[in-house]
Amino acid sequence: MLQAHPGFDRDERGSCPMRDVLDRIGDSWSLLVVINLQERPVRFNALKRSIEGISQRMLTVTLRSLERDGLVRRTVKPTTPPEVEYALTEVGQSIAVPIGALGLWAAQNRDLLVRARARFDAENA
Amino acid sequence: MLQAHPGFDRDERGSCPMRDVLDRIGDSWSLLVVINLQERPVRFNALKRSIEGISQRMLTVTLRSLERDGLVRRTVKPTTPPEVEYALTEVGQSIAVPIGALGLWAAQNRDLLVRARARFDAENA
DNA sequence: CAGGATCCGCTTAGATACTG
DNA sequence: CAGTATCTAAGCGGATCCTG
Repeated sequence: MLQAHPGFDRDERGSCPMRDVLDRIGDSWSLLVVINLQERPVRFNALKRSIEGISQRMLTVTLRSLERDGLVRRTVKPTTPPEVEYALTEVGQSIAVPIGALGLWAAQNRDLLVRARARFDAENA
Repeated sequence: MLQAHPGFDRDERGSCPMRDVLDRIGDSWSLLVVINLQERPVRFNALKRSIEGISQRMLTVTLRSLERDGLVRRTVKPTTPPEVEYALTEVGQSIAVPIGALGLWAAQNRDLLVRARARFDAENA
């Protein structure tokens, strides 16, 4: 079990890496932000437009959190008006890979989930 | 972009599959539950013991949600005391793969995140 | 343009007590 | 053993207003 799931069991320091990482990027928006930065650096408002439903506040908070963890780099060009660009760091790029796999799964299996949910709700009416 | 990230852009029905799936399995506990069921079926209290920090209530809620989406199957043996076993369905097994990749990433990069965070906090003191 | 600050409602989730 | 039910504190996040 330990070798099979290195990310999920408690380690020698008594905490679980998966739990740890989930607490950081497991929120509603971090994954979507990472994906939207994967191809190229993006500016604040462009990012906001590309992530449907995110508020200004949550985008700011999420970006700050990702920057804090070293997944995103923030670059300010001191022009007027200011131009702020967000880009993935190397570590950020590396997590984009497993996240992409999850996204692919989501695209392929969403209909299955929707149908399963409808059936469950019908049976427990 | 559409071909590159099939799970993240809005589809023809106007919603984003990734957003959709995140709303289901993107909470704090679902991923950990899926992982703990990957190897074999597990009973309720055994599951509770293996997931550090989860409350009885949250385990119940999470399992019900996963069952609703067809990722987990619940089997009751009508003995006394009752014996309830939870197992991944085939779909559940399939999502365990990308989740496992994410867990592996977590194990390999946690220290990096911890250090990056410490540095960030030091710089913004 | 890219945010910071504040206010506040609503959900989330922990604690506790009870049950077949 | 495997839950259900209820209560409640905390915090997450939206809306709004303001700034360099």
